[in-house]
Amino acid sequence: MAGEARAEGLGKAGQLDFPRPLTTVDVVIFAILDDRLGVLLVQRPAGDGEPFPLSLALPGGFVDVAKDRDLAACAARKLKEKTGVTSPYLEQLGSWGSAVRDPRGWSATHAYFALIPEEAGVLTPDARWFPIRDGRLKERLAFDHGDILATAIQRLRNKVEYTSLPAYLMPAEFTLPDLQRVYEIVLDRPLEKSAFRTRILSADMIEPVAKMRRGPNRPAQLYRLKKGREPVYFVRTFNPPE
Amino acid sequence: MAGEARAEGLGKAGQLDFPRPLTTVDVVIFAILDDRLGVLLVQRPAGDGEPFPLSLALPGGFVDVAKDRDLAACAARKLKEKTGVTSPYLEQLGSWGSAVRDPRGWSATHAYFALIPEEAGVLTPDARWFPIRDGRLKERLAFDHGDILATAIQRLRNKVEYTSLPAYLMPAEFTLPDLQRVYEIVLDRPLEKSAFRTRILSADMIEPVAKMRRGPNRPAQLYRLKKGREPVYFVRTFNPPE
DNA sequence: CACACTTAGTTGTACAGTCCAACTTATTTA
DNA sequence: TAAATAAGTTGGACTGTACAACTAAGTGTG
Repeated sequence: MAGEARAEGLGKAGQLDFPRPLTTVDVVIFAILDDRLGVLLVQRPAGDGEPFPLSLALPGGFVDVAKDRDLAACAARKLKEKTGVTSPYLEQLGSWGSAVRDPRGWSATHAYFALIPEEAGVLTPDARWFPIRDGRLKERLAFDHGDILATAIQRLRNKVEYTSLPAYLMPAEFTLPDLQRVYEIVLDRPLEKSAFRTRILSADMIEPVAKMRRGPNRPAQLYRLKKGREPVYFVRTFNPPE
Repeated sequence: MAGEARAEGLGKAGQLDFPRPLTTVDVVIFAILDDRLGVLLVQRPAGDGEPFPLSLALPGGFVDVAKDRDLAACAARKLKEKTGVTSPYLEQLGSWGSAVRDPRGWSATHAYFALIPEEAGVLTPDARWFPIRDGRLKERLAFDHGDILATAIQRLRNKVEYTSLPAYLMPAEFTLPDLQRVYEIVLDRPLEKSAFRTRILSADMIEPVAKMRRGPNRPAQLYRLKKGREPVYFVRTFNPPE
């Protein structure tokens, strides 16, 4: 059943004449939707010989040795194809490779995770957002994509404790309570308002714009991300649950 | 020059009939030697068609689809082949893949990093320890192994700020000043004795053995790692350099 | 055999940043 | 004008590091 790949070899040395694993890239794309953390999933094709036909899966696919200069470019290409987003937060998550994860043979995938603002999404028709509840996705995924997603959620939660990553989930302009809400959504626990504000404001990562968000009560200052900012690392975590 | 690999295809679908990248695994193996952080390197073979003949490189090589169940097993196998160590701290570092990193063609490597106690090393003759000075290796490495090593050093330093990783570099029994010294070697800066002791002792990661290390002055309590301990994450970093 | 020397280990004050709770402020709506 | 609500501030308690001085337990030397 499994397709085997053999190199043509190198003449005298001939050391490349052995089976090669399949090489893919998958992308875990997060955004905040409807006051929830969401992940973008696609449906697998139904063609003959396709593994996991019609199952849900992470967007991804084979590395195209003609098109992709490197792995990050491949991940960026797949992100752009599905969402139209070109300059998000894109970080390598890890790689998963084994003899059994793909019925077509030994395969290894390089997983990335991306954070984009909800608004940025101009999705292709095959892609849909799915909510993460209680730190988990309800749906089952193709391949080992469930493991990959679980790792991505864990990494995101972990980093949110001590970095400014949620800033990349925000629209262009946002208030401090907005940002705190996003932290709370990802961590799934409430945070202290005053400690949160002190931490964020002293990190020099956002700047106020000359506008307020108006609502049915006291207006809130609008901020935007400072340009070209790397993620900020804080020297403490928020106080962990216990 | 580059070898190309094509799958045999899958009959009707035929979707696997395209070139596959080479797949390798490399391992960055750290230990403390002679009061310095050291990394284990091997010399590339000199055969015909071999890239970077006789250059220094990280231990690693092609995934063997017959022998290796998964990537971690492949990394553990390579670690064992070079050092004889079987149960070290082994963590995935990331993956590097591009069209140009290997002259034999599009290739992707899955990099791991390992921490082992100095004493554990029963090395194969082709492997040697090299010191890391000022956070860098003096020697040039084959492929993009210099980048991979730099990333590994950075990751190690970063994690040492807030985890118990250096414990895996220690021999079976060690004193608290020994452990502090290893932290200081990796971070390349002095740490506060009392804060260090408080942190480590309250982390419940080590336990005293009924022995003292005797020397030319006051004896020091010997400790060992508690069994089956995962690395510990502290809620604060040590105070950063500036 | 006292005493200097060295390293192990402790103690106490200062300080930084979070936790917690109460407070003030700015706006809408009844 | 008062109630309601969310934004934003203030202050004391608590936790853990920074810094520095201290005590403890050995060896080596005159």
